[in-house]
Amino acid sequence: MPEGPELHLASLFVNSMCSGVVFTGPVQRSEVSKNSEVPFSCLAYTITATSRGKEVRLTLKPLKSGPALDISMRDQQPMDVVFRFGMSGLFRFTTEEELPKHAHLRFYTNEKPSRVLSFVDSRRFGSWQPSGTWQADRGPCVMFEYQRFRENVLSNLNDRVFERPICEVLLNQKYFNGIGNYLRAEILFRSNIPPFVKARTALEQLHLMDLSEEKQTHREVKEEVADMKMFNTTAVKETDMEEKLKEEVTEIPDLLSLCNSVPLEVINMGVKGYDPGQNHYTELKAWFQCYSVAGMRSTRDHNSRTIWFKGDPGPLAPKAKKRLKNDDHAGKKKKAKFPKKGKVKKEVEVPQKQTGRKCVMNSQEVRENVTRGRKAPQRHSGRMTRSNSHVQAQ
DNA sequence: CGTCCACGTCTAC
DNA sequence: TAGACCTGGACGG
Repeated sequence: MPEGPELHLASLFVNSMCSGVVFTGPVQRSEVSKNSEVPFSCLAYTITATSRGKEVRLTLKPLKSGPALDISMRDQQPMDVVFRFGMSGLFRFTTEEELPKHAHLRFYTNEKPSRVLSFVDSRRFGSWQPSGTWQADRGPCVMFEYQRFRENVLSNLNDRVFERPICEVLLNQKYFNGIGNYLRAEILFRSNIPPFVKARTALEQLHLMDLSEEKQTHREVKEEVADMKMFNTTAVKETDMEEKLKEEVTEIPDLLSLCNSVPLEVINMGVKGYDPGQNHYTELKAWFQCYSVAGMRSTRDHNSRTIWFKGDPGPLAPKAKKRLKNDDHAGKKKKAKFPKKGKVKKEVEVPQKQTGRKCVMNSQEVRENVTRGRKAPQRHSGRMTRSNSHVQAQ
């Protein structure tokens, strides 16, 4: 499950499980791993973690202690190891006996029967770098460096990458560090921006808004709704517009604030029982409003990744692609798949309309709130579960 | 059995 | 912009 929220939950998991725990000896790498050895060995050390976008950094810190028995364990300097999770990476903390399959990097405690913090990665697309730093060309974290993230996007709209469809740019980690395939779908769904609108078109109006220090007035909101209507014909009806005008302006999130608030929602979901490998994905699936949801539409983007959406694909949608090799991300046409039985069963439906989260614009206040807020209270209003009530994508 | 699909990068024509 | 890198779950015959 690794997008920004899962990486952050992984860091919370490590800090929670390893608090007060002493590790010892060398860091062990699996035989099969192609990643580097981690040249760290110490009689007694601690592990802490932090995250940024789609990376996690572990800090291994030697404890002051008596003379080491093994010379190789002396004079060990602290070391950071920076992880990317690929498609399947996660951390687990188990006994040595219960070491999971695919535990490719392992840190052993000094306990009687050792316990082991391990980086588990069945597909091995994940990577780590000893003495690592945050990858240089990844942008600020969408979750925890929100103002810098926003600035980085809005001050670089001249970059040619913003000529690509917004759904594709949302996966560009230079600007959207932390967003992945499920988040882009959920974010665009809530913004009501068609996935294949040119990114610059979807974003440059936010730039203008940021330039004006004035609070939003209802008049401005009205104009925004009108603008939206122009580039998303399916989105806004007169009644919706009326509702928009009645809404508190501060409840209308723009695309960039959604890039912050939507991942934070996922984090807040997971924080209670945060073993990232366990119930989290089940909970996530129940939370999806668009990604892989029955009745939503899906197609391949220009990089052959599946984009889920509702309604109009937008002007830059790819024309039918030829069949290619049978491999990940190799283009194939795919229709919306339906969830296996057992999943959608008894859900009774809550009509789609409250997804009148339609407005593309927002106010300064929203940003302030979202940025500062540790919680993401704006959701939870309606259904939290996946269901086929969304049917009608057509 | 087989085929398709997956929450992500990387790098080589 | 194709692959390449991988394992494993879901589903079809």
